[in-house]
Amino acid sequence: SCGAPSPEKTVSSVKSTVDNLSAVCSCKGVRVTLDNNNMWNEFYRCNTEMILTKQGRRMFPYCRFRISGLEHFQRYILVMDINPVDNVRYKWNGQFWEACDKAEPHILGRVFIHPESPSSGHYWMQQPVSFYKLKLTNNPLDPDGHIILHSMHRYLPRLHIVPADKTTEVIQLSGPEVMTFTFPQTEFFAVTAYQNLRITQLKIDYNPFAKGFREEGQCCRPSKPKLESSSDLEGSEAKSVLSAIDLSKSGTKVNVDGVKLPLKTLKSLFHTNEPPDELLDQEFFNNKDYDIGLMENNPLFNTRHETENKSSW
DNA sequence: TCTCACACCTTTGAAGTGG
DNA sequence: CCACTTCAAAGGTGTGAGA
Repeated sequence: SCGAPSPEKTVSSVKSTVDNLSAVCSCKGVRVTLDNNNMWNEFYRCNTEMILTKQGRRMFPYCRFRISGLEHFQRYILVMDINPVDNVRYKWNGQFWEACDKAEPHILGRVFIHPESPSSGHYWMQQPVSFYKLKLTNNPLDPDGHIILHSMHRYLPRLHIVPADKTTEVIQLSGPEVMTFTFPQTEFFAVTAYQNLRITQLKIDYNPFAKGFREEGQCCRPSKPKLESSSDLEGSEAKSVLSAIDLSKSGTKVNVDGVKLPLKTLKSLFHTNEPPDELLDQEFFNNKDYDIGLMENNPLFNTRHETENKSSW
């Protein structure tokens, strides 16, 4: 799998603006592409921050992958977890991040299982896979199964692809059959309030839920450079037609660094009252590469948002 | 550094409408 | 029935004051 970036004691507030980090990570013949790579890179250059709240906060940007190289009829479980990048606690000095202390111990055992899991390789490969429902919390006693992180620490998300229909009841994410993928540009600082104003502005610019804070109209803010790829847009969703798979029959457990959790329990923790059909991203439909065929194939395609958002995104 | 109420926004899905 | 529209509720945002 791809390597993590080397930890630095101080983190420049502005990284190189020349090149994007690679959108591709391969493992055992399986190729995973970070679909919204341009947006991740734009945030990464300013040192991405993700808000932690007691009740759980979504990530923005969130992780969205395109996968190829899976066996079509093999079933897989897709799992995300978030690991510390280093053993350091940071502080924001008004200009950049700097190391200030030893890290709090990482809280193990919390992962996010993609709600479509398990599904066939064919299924995972036919459209981008989004993890926008993953939530982060700073509540060590969080009852909702969200991923628990420490504020002012630095983290890197990981994607694990786990072959599913083995007879074994316990899956070890460090096991030999598990494929793990990381993308350095998805690294972030966990915070309870934004530190860097540039990050706040990027969130406001790109997250549709923060539209209320944008300065629209004639004057005001200088127009920012727009992301070149429409596939980087994210936030809105449309329904797709997917088959429901009853996870509760599998009885599979997930072993996260020694903590074994029944898959059934995790599923109910993370996705209570979720319909089996998953939601895909708006920009997925906006992307011309996907428009061909997808609209024909998907009777639930909803054009309402497309026209509405194209201008402002 | 963290939490909370808040205004503002998007998303969702039920109800309504017309063919 | 189906496709489409309308509308209100639910829920995702950053803010800013206060702890």
